[in-house]
Amino acid sequence: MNAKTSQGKPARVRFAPSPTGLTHMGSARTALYNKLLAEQSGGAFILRIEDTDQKRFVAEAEADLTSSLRWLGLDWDEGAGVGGPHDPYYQSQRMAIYREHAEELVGKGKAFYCFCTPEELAEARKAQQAAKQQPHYPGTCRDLDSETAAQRVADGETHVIRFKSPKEGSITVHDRLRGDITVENRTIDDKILVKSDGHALYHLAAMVDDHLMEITHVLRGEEWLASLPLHAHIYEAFGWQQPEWVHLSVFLKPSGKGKMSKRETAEMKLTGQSIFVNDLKDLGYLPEAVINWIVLMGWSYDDRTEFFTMGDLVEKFSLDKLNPSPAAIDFKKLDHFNGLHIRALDEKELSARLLPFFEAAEIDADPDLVAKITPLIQARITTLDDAPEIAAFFFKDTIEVSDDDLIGSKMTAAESAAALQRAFEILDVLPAFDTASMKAPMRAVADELGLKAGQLFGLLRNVVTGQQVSPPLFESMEIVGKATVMARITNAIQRLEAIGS
RNA sequence: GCCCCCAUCGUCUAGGGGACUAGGACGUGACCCUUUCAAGGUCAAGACCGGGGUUCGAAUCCCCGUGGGGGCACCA
Repeated sequence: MNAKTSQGKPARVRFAPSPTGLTHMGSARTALYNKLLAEQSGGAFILRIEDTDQKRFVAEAEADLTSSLRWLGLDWDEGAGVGGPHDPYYQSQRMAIYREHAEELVGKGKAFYCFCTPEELAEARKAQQAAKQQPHYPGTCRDLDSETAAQRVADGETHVIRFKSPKEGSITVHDRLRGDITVENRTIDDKILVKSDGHALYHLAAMVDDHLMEITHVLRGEEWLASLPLHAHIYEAFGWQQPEWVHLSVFLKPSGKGKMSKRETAEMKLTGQSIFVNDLKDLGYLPEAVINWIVLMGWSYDDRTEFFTMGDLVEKFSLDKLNPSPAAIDFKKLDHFNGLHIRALDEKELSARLLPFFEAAEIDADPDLVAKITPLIQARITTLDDAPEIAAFFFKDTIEVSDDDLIGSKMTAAESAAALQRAFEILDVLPAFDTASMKAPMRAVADELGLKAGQLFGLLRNVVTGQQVSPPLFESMEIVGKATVMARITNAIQRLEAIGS
């Protein structure tokens, strides 16, 4: 009864979001697992847009979705925007198909026309709740004479089509992650298949499309688990073979207490964190890191390997290693993976990815200069967005140094001025203004003045970069260039002398 | 209220009867390296929700409890 798609056979899988909001990491993970399954089996990854609810439609949602997916590298083989053998891939354009299938069920006695009004149903629901019963369809039209019902429909009476769910016995469905799940049929409601506006509901549309599109594995969120028995009944009513069902665990908020709420999602942005894919991109996270992060929430490879590229995952991903328990979001771990992947990038690539972030920080960054500083900051940034801050002084004509920073650690103003003076003299006569030429002579200066290297270098760092934290001093000075470095030192000496007098 | 799912360090997880003095990672602390900050290296603290079974033996299997999560729309 359960569709047993053997490993190795090409998997046709789909990611089927509804365009009602921005794409978040939960959706991204579902899409990722689908993509991996398709990719590793030589199958197809399909993007289907479930836009049957025009009331909840959000115009920007689809563009946000496709840009998120593409940025993550989760391109689809068939579906919205790219077409394919089962066009169209927008459910709003498949109304006739659903209607036809719903009628087929009515004809088989597996579904029925229902003329109850929303008001009547609301009232019934209220009464049921008052009686502490599970809200359910009262069954008013379930056993209407089929010919008269058909006549009322033909006469244009407003109606919906409901699934005639079996009331006796039980059903056992198999989930790849959770095993067999058995429920009593009486707990399954007569769900609406086609609304009075003619649009199908998820329960019908998704089942029909998954069958027609020859989907082999349905990977979806755990929130669908409760309706799995209903879906299995619908498959059976049509006489179709079920796909392999895989219900993925949900993501919990960082505290581990419940799902992210709308309000919490908004508050999170204030702290520089977000669950939305495009926000993560703007925050300076690498798609490689985001992928690595989310793939491990609910899946693992072994007891030690955690660094994965998309290529690794296509090779190593397996449904067997999925974990059914909910996972709390940990942004610290995202930072960790981002650092790992930043360091794994080659310099040219990193440099290119850094450019937009300098631009966003309103720094007019010359690509050649960025290329030069990239190796200096590669191990020092955790997000791309950190770069403009740590490297700002490379791009400024003037830097700001406070009076306090003009004076070296455990030194007086006069000592600081003298140290800078001596450093200036040595630097000025160097055969080449580069790291290799500077290092030894500058250490000698420190010795000569009875200073620790850290004291002298720290002072120079303040004076030359305007920062207490910076990339390595001499490498930085080499890039800033002799003229600017010497000017900054001279300026500092002058200010120190003014302070002293 | 009813139905379903889940349960190992703070967090993500390995573990599928003996290899467990329960492994890895993030985070935390210490140390090393070191011109700052990172990165890197070493070490440390830190968990099997509770109770019953089954078994020679249980983190692993079963039951109950508890806790957490999801669902019960003419939303998806």
